[in-house]
Amino acid sequence: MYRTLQLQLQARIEALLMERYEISLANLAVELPPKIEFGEMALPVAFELAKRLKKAPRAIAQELQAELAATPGVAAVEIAGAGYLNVKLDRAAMVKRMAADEHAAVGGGGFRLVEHTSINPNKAAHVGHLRNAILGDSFARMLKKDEYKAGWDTGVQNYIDNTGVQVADIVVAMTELQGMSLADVRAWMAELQAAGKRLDYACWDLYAEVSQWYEADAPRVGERRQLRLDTLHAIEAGGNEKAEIAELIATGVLRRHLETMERLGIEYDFLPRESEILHLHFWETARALMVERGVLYLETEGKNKGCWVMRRAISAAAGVELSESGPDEDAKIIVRSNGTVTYVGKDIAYHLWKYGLLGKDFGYAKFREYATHTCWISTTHGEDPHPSFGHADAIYNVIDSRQDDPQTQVKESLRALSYVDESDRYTHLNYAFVGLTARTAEDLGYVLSDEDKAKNFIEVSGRKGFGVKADDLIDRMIAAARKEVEARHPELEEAERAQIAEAIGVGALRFFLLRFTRNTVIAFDYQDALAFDGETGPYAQYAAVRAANIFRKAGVSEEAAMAAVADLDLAEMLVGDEGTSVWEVWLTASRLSLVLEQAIAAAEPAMLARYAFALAQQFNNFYHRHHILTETDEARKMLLLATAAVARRELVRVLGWLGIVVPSAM
RNA sequence: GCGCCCGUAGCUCAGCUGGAUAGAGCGGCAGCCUCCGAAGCUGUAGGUCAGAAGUUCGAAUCUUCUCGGGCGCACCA
Repeated sequence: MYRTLQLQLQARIEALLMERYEISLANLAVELPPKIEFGEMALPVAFELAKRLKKAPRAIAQELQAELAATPGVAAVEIAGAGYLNVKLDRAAMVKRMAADEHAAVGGGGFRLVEHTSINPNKAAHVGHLRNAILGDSFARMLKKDEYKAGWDTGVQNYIDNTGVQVADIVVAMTELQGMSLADVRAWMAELQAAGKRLDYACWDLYAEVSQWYEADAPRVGERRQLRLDTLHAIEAGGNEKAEIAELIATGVLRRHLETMERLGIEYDFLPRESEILHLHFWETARALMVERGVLYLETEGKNKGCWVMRRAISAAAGVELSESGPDEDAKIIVRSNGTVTYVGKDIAYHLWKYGLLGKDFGYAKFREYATHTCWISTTHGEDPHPSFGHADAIYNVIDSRQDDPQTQVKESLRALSYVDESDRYTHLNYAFVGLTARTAEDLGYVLSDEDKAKNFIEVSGRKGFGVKADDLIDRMIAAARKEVEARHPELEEAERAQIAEAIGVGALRFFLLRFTRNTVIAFDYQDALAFDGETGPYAQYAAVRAANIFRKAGVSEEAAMAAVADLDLAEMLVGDEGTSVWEVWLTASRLSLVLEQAIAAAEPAMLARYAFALAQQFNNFYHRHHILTETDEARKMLLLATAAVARRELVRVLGWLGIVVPSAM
């Protein structure tokens, strides 16, 4: 609702400036004043105009004041400080519109493809992977259609590198360290399953073991590295025993990853795999296109002689002829002199597919059934009918910021191929990695050097088998929540207690990883994550639960309270200290769609987490100050009830976008 | 060496496209459960926004430099 009025005010000012001064400004700021006494919206526009009009800001503000005051929904406009235009809204009118759930529309046309998780299917997921998946899942929820917004048609995919070196490492561990055949691997996996053991956990240890083994015997290091490469190539080629072992392990671990993520409410629509990118020859098609458009060329001299390299946008833009400038030594190698394609090359092909520019598609097979939809996986020859995901208008890749450079190269390649719009709508939703605090690292039994202790965080390492496994973390979060629930609600049924504990544990975890902005390195600490007080998920959940408790006892539904507001004479009840403290809840609640818009534009779910906390805090203040159930003035009681209802409604919505469920009790 | 990111209260972090007296949580101290559940609320102490110069009516925010920290720079994936 705030955004609706903001847009109206902006349009009004724009028209006014054009009419009076024939000026149009690039951006008209309409901000939230630092204090409620200054009103609900502040315009510093007079400062902007002072120089151009050669007038004092205050004088300009005075000229605009009266006309702005005539805007619908505005109660008064005051001039403050050196020339601020402070807008006071018609509180009663706004409350009535909000009670009717009027709000700005969020959404648009086109298909948006969000890619996240993308964990190598060779070991258990850890906290770093959780940050990725939770960021991506929350962002997809922000985009998708739901009861609040039309949103965008959105697909969620999880890229599976099932033919990479990390999977090769596990195959080496199986065949060399364990001396297993394909049949042995099958038997081993069945054994694990029967014993209720997690395959991804077993692989976690094996991966650490084989990583050490490569380097353990100095004279044989070269030989073992070669073995690793040969295994990789066998897997890429397919149609042999090692490739079958890889397929078995990768698929098994992938299933485990999906189970882990489902515990956090994270689901996928499609799982494109590298094996299909290879076998369906995506790269060959992309290569032909790149050569045809002059983006890829054979280097004939210099250090990259014999390689196919990518013509860089800078030299292309400057119109530099290749022959004149000599070899571009910094050009990115796409095809090595031995004819094999690099990772970036494959990624370019894959991204052409995402935009429907490759002229090819995957085969599709059903892989997993969720409660509301099917998750598909890529195959060479798929089932019919099937959906297709390679027709995006905008894409979001949730990938660690250590991959900023390769991501930029893929983006640049699209630009060089003159897919400029596609390149512009390519968002690398990057984020800094997750380390561990020294305290948590030591709790996990890791021995720290003095150098480590001096650092702010300790980096996790899959190769060393060092890190916090996702399932362990989720288990501990839920167990901690359960302990609290048991103490507070011994009267509840076991099933309900379990459900509440799960909502709280997951809510705390998701909030913990979302409250940091993306480029902040997180030093993960068990003690901090398990805190359920202050700026946490449970704090926000608790506010919503408290609001619900009021309605249970009041004998009035939230809907009825909202509907009743339409007939009340509110103006008197929303002024003064008491009235303003009620109004501030509505004001904060009114900013929901504005904050959502900003969070989408910045691709920053943390903005919503901050907002959820602020709204919960606002509600808790209100809850403490106004005792609703004992209020004797019926009209006022109804307004207070509606206030609790609006806070709860928007809290449930914003938490929903963060993938956090409000439990039945706390 | 080159490129990107960061430096804000004791600690962990916010601070929207420059705007009013720089905020929050945790921790500290002092209070609040005969009153809708205290996973809560109130009050209080605590900052040279790393440093310097510049642009601007106005800078934590933009520019340059210095200092300190992180990450990335393979014919690996």
